[in-house]
Amino acid sequence: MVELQSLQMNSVFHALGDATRRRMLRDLAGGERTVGQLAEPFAISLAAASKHIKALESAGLIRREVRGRTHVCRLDPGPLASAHEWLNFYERFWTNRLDALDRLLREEDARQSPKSKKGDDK
Amino acid sequence: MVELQSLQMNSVFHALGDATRRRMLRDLAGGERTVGQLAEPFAISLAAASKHIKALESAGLIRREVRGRTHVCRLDPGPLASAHEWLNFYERFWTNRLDALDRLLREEDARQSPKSKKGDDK
DNA sequence: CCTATATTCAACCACATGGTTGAATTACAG
DNA sequence: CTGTAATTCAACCATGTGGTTGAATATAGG
Repeated sequence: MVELQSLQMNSVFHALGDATRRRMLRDLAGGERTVGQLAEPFAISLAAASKHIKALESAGLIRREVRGRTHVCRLDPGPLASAHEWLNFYERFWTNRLDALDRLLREEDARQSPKSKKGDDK
Repeated sequence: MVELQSLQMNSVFHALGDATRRRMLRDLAGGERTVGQLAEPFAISLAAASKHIKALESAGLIRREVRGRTHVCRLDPGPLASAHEWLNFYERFWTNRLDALDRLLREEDARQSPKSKKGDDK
């Protein structure tokens, strides 16, 4: 199971926290798209779109292949699946209401930064 | 099925994009927690923790009950389940690689802001 | 070569975020 | 009442984010 560390979780969820980027992902679900194609639906500059794409890329949500002068992007399944797994944990909690999950929580804790003060991953 | 609008999606994913808040959610999965209890694991001020909790609250991820002078927080299943559903859509795409999902995508589009320029939901 | 196309880079700006501290609020306990 | 405990509020600060514009960097095509 692909588990993201705290840092990657941050960037993945941050990337998803913007409607423009979610829309880009949605378009990419239809197949490969160039930077220009991804930018087209929005009333923003290409430079701005480029930044969004970089955010998606550095979160690992998409990958880029430079073909000549165009950059072709496509979805990368890994990280989103991990975010999904993360949420899945909580969904299990909610649907089952099992307090025995408390142990699982502590395991997840041990896997990550041992003393998770704010700023440890900055 | 509980579907979030773009604005709520933003706040939910934004709330999840911070390790401190994710940790708070995790603690809340163990049961009710007061503000002070939620703040305890972190080396931040109570005021800072209070802001984080407000972020979780306004994203609808937790609810607060004021009992005397203490504020008791608990998880609210709804929004996270919706975020989960959202990711689930993409997971289906990745695992199945069905381009027929394109139609579903357009439906989701119709449900949201029709001309989704950046800034529509600011 | 020259020129147009696709994309990024760099500098800048307004505003949001996450943190601080100190004062204000509210409620419980003598 | 008064003091203390739990929490928020307000003002402030540094940094990050999302946007802009104009120049730079390829690359493709006459």
